[in-house]
Amino acid sequence: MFDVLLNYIEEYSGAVMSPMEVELIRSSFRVKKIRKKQLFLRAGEVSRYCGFVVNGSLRTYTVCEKGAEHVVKLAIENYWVGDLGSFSSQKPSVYNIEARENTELNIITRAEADRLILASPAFAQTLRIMEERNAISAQFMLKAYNCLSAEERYIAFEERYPLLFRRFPSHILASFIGIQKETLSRIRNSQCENIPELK
Amino acid sequence: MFDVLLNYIEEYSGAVMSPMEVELIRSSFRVKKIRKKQLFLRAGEVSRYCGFVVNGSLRTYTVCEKGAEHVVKLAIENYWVGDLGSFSSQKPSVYNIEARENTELNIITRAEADRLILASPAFAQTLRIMEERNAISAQFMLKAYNCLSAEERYIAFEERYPLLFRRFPSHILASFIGIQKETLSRIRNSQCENIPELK
DNA sequence: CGATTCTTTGAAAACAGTCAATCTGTGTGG
DNA sequence: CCACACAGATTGACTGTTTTCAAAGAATCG
Repeated sequence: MFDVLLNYIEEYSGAVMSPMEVELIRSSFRVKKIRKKQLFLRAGEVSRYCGFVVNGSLRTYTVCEKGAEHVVKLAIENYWVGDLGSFSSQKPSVYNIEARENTELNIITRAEADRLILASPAFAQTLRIMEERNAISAQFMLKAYNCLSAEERYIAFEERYPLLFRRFPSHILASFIGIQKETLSRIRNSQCENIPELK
Repeated sequence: MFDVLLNYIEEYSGAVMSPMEVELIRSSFRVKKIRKKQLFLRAGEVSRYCGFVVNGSLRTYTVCEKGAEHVVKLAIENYWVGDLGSFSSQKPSVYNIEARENTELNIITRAEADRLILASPAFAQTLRIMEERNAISAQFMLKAYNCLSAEERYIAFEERYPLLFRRFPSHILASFIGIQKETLSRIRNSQCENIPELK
């Protein structure tokens, strides 16, 4: 049930956990299954849970005033989902998080997480790494949006998130990259032109 | 010397500090003065110090491959400067931080900050708020870059950062907003057209 | 099989970027 | 005090990338 999560925490914290610590973590999480197309978090609600993806996939997106959806995060196995901002401040989130496939999560509430941070150094360390990664990811996206053209951005994102590129349909990826699905399609086709064997 | 900083910490932590805590903070920081155009942090170096702006102003920017500069943060009085990512990981930063005016800072090293976090709840709380704000700020910029046109972005940034708009020249603001200085100029002029009295 | 989801293509339009020239104001040094 | 340099702001004309709209084709699922 929680083996994937426990492995993940051991690996990322770089610590070997005592049986007690393992049990503590195990008892702090619950299993939650979400069907394809269902929401794990709805904009306007507080992000009560933070979730670790055991299997499946999800997208985090906002809806602009104009009604367009904008994907800000994609998640597959071994990713965390939840709006950390809303999770820690307990204010309403602006994000929707939707399952793209039937998904299994290990979830934890804010209160349980607070307790676990104090009790488990490995979990605390894992959270820190996760926050740092979020910050780095935001940096990457900001720079990409500002400095790169649509095509350069496509290449940069593909290089950075190869697993996601194999997993999500192109209109989702397009929104994540910040371009139109039509533009993405054209970029992909024009890329073949650069590979002689495929001509 | 450190009164502005101490006021700031009291206000943001919402705590009244004991004379001992005050003294602890006071002794952890040093005063640093930077002349206009000098760098507080150079890309490639580790962000050894985190600084609180007592007076003056600075810009944090990266240089893209193409050589263009991209401003990611502007700071005036009561802002913090330093690359938090580099500061906490002690890895080289990708940012340059340049003083736009002669500037006075209260600076602290990583080691001193770590010690102070443990010793001063008020300081620890202030840091947490600061990190949360950084995350919110990154969210705002990402959404603005993705959902808004140049003009809408201009308006959104102006509304969010009125003080910065009064303080920095327009080519710096343009880079911060993610548009060209010429475009900014045109937007500003076209705005007058919407105000009958100025016609 | 029908329905939904996803992808591709073409043509036209718009937005913003680029380049180049000019104008303004400010401050510095002779 | 003037002349000069420098940083900043504005304008016009042009260019090109990307978006938008519309339509149709391909793939997948129940």
